This record gives sequence, C-alpha cells and structure tokens, in this order.
Amino acid sequence: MPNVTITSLAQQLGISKASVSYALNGRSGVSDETRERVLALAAELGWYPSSSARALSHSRSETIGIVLLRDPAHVGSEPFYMSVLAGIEAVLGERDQNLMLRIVAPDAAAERRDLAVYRRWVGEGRVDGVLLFDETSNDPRCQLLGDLGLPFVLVGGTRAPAAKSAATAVDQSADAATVVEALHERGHRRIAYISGLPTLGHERARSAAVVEHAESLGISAVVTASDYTAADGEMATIALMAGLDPASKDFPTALFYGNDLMAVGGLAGLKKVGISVPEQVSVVSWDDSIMCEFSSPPVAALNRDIGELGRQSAMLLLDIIQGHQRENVSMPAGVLRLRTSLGVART
Amino acid sequence: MPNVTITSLAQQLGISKASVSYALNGRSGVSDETRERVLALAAELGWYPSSSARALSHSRSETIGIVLLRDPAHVGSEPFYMSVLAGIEAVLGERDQNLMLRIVAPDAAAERRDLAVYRRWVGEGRVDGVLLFDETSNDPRCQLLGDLGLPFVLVGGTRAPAAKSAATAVDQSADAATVVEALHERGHRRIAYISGLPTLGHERARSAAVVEHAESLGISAVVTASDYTAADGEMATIALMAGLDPASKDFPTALFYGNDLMAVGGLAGLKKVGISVPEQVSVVSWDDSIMCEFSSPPVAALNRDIGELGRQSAMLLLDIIQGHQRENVSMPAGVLRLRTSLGVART
DNA sequence: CTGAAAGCGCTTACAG
DNA sequence: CTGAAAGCGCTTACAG
Repeated sequence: MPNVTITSLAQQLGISKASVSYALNGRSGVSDETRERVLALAAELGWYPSSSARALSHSRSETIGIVLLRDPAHVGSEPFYMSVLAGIEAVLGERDQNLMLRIVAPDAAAERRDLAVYRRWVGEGRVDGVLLFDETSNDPRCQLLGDLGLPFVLVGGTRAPAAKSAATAVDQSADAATVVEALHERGHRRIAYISGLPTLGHERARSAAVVEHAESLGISAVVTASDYTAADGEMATIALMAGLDPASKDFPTALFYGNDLMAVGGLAGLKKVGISVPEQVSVVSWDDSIMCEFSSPPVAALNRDIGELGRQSAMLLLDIIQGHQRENVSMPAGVLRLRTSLGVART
Repeated sequence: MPNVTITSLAQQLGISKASVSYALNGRSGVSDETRERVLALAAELGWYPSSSARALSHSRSETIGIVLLRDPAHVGSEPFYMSVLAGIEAVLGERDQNLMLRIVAPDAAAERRDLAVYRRWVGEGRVDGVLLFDETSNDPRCQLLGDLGLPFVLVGGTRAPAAKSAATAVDQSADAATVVEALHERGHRRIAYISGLPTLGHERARSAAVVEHAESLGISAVVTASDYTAADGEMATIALMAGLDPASKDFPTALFYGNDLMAVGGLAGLKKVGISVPEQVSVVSWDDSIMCEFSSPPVAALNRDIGELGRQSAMLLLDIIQGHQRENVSMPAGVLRLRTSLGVART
C-alpha cells in the first residue's frame, strides 16, 4: 500500500494538490465544502505531512536541539538534566515540536567537540534552534551560533550576548543570600563553599556571591573548587577539614556545596574524619534532590523548580525561532528546605 | 550569502549536479580529478547535505526515536534513563545518526498516549526505528509497530515478537539467583522482595524468579508490589515490617528491592520502625547507583552496565534498520556489590 | 474558489 | 566519465 500523500488525496478527490494543501493547512483559497471533504478523507486515510518535504519547502525542521557536553559515565547520576528535559518536553509536546539530543564526551584535550555538532546541524538544517547548558565565561558557543544565525537560549544563564538569543536567568546572588543568611541567623561565623566546576559561569557567580554576602554580614567565607561529583566532594571535604581543630578559628561550622552529589559525598567525608553533622558542622546543598531527602542525615537544600526552568527555556526559544524579540526571563528564586543537616553553630 | 548546495557547487565547478552528488557520496561515475575538485570546494565552502532533501529522496531520516512514558516529576530521579541514553548516544554519535526524544506523562485514564506518537512519527517519516523501554506483558506497542512496519528494539526486554525487531535480553532469573544465593549463604531463611511496577514484564519475571530460587534453596520468599519511587518504597517497607516481632517466623531477615530508590526509601522506613540495618535486617537493591554508595548504610546492589545496555540496543536497532536479520542479544549478568547493608542473619 | 507550475536540495536511472 | 531529466512530498505565488 503506497503512502498517502497530498497527491494521492488530490487524485481521489479529483482536485488539485494546491487545494488539498490549502485545506490541510487551514488557509484561505478553498471553499468550506472542499475543505471538509479534504479533511475527512485525510483523517480517514491517516494522512500525515512528510516532515522532510515540509522542512524542505519552508526550511523549518520543527525541531530544537540540545548538545550535552558531559562525561557519559557521570551524566546518569545528575538528576538535573533529566528533570529539565522533562520540562522542555512538556512544552514541545504541546506545540508539536521535536527534540534532538546529543551527548558528547568532553575531549581529553578540552577541545569543544560540541561546536562541530552545531555547525553540522545548521548545515544540514536539522534544528531550528538550540538550548545551551552550562554556560562558561566567554562561552565559545555564543559566538559560533551568533555567526551561524541559529537562535539559542542559555538555560539558567546570565546574559543574551547575540541577536536571536536570550537566557532564562537564575539569580545566583539571591540564592546565595538565602543560604548565607540562614547560616548567619543560626550563629555560623565561618563557612566554606565547595563549588562545582569553576569554569562554569554560574559557578563563578555563586562563589563571588557567597563571599560577598558573607562579608556584608561580617562573617568569613572560604571557597574551594570541586567538580560536581560525589567522589570529589568527599575528597575536597576531607582535604578541607582533616586535621583542623574544631576549637580553632579556622574551623568552618557550615559547609555549603554546589550540588547534591557533592553534599552527599561531603557527608561521607565528614564521617570518615569523625566530624558529626549537624552537631559540629552544618551541611547545605545548592541543588535539592531525592538524594538530599534520603541521605543520613537529610541535607538542607535550595529547592528550585527545574521542570519550570526547562519549560520557560523551551517557550523562550520557540518564541525567538518564530521571530519574536524576547528579553531574558527571570526564574524564581530557590526556597531553602530545612532539614536535619542544618543546625545551630556551637560556640 | 545563499546556502551552499550541490547546485551552487556544480555551477562554480561548471559540471552537473549529478556529478557533484556522485563525488560527494563516494560513488563511481566521476573521474578522480573531478571528485577531488568537488570535495575540495565542498570542504572549503563548508557544504553539508540538507537532511530534509536527503530524507525526502531516500525515505530515511537517519534518526531513531525514543518515547518515554513516565511521570515528568519522577523521571529526574531515575539515573537509569540518563545512563542508558548516554550509551545509546555514544553509538549514534559515531555513526552520524540522531536521536529524537519524547517524554509523555502517563494519562490518568491509563490511555497509552505514546502510541499516537509512534503513529505520527511513522506518518511524518521522522524516525527510521525506535527503542522501547519498560516492556509490559502483551505490550500494545509491539503490535502497533509491527503493523506499521517500523523497526524496533525492546531494551532489556525478553522477546522479539515481530519482524524487524529484537531485544537486548536481560536474564532476570540469573540475577535473582545471584542475590537469593548470597542471602542464603549468609543464613537468611525468610526474605521479602519489594517489586517495582508489577505491570512491567521484567518485574513479573523478577518476582517469579525470586520465589522460584528461594524455593529451590528451601527458604521462604514473599513478594510485595511497589512503584519504583522512594516514597512508596518507604511505605511498603513500613507496611511490611511494622508490628512484626523480630523473633517470629514471619519476620524477614532480608529485604530485596526492585531498584535503588525503593531501597533507599526502605532504609528510611526501617529507621522509622526501629529496625537496624544490617543487624536485624539486610537490604539489597536490584539496581546500583550512587544512591546506594552514599546512603547510610551503603546498600549492596546488583551492578549492571547500563551504558552497555544502551550501546547494544542502539547497535541492534541500527542493524535492523539496515535490513539485517538479527537475533536477540543477551546482556551480561549483574554483579553483586557487597556493602554494609548486607550482613549475616541473626539466628 | 481552483488549477497548472515552479521550487526547496537531494538521488538515481537513463542516454550520450 | 558526464549531463539532462524525473522524482521524493510538500508550499506558494500566479493565472484563470
């Protein structure tokens, strides 16, 4: 059985392809009667427009792309991506748009292998726009996509550096303030921030904001860099705390981690060096997840609506693709979920 | 600047489109000299084949599809999907194939909304084949895809019910035996299996296998159904254990959970009802993940190579799409990672 | 309101 | 080895 096309519909109805096309696309140029006959037959025969033919005609793929530059071995343990994908998908599904996903492992030589994917996608006409994660300072993708003229949105980014682009902006400073103030209120006077990858733009913003808010409250803050993995969070914690005398002025009474994995790794590290949570040290995570809820003790965390971040980002991108000028969208601030790991500083 | 196409290349070189096409596709019909001139110019101008034009010509989209029928709110907490996606992507990336992803929330009315997506994808010619997750008994997708003639692979499935399909088969029985024997060796004589969604084919196979192996070793096993979430794992555990006298014959000394989330939820439940792990009860998880490593106590788990499952599934599907007849592929058995939660039964 | 025609960028027999 | 031509399934001015 040959595939049903507008040509076959036109033949069976004894009218031209153009009329069928107009009818199917809800455009003027056909009588109501003809339109209904066309729609009825199309429904009966289960006609679908060929995506490739349609894309070829008006250079739109109805598809947006995402390239994740992450180690495949670790990407599974980060709930963030799957959650944001689910939010993105909710919007795309409603609007009959599609998602093309590529996960590429970062090169040992730190070559940006994702850039080649964008070039290719543009050349092949595969996607109408892309969503960018993990913005770095002076992100090379912005330059490239700007040159290529491909619309993009920086998810949880900070700026919109080019035409046909925007960001779903997360106010890292406000979130930092929430946590630092919560610690200050509970008597903490020396805190440490264990950051994620310091090459990421948002991570720099976070580190700076933590220090700044601490200073403005008259408490001291140190920053140490880690890499978002539980294993390194554990190591960084041990390196930071091992050998410190709890009575000394250098002993931080609160550890703030850049994500949930590092926080949970940190708990393991603290246990190894014999520091009890929250009696001797409080622990807070920037990202909330099921791991924080079910760790022992449960970890206080900034809860943000990741699904909503995905939804807003997708809507923003689709708008830009349709030619609308759009400003950055501000995402709501995180809410600190109080859990056992956050306690009062012992004096 | 107009896009570079084979027509523009042909014009600049003063030859026909056909020659350009043959040269670019490495087919005979052009002299080596012409071929080199074409390739050189194409590289210089950054030519890429239009994916839509190519798809329109030979009805291949170079894209495989995945529809995840999962609650968006929960999909983020399951490391499984992201891990398997990473494995799939590794294969697709190497072979210049693309992945189209759709996440659809299960309907309250339990209508299979994913079926409409497959119909649409086939009608539009968007994908050349699909990967199926979470096979159910008498899975309606197999019937539909068989009728539509779309190649598919059941990831971690059991059978290959139609032409143009196969499964990456996981031997649930062997994995069940590994755990049941490990428990038996440590003196456990009464165990409970807290299963995931019992509608899933592999979950039925697991429950049956646990009971069967227990019986063959002369120990008793009960099965209780949960739904893969930590919250329900906790509730199911409390329902199972609350009020049971540790000295009674009905008290299971080992709890085996269908995934890592339920196991961690189970730890929380056991703590609430005052049962200590592993002193009074041992805990084992069917899936391993970072949650098992960093929970308190760490949970013994069957470690399987999820990335490899994704890789094998993708390779199998690509082969079938290319018209090869393929048998099911057997995945390696899981390896039990011994951790603190698994101890010797107290007699 | 309707139809014949050209075009999107490729591929692929078919003549020369 | 090379070129002219038809076709994939749509869209869209342009005549009637």
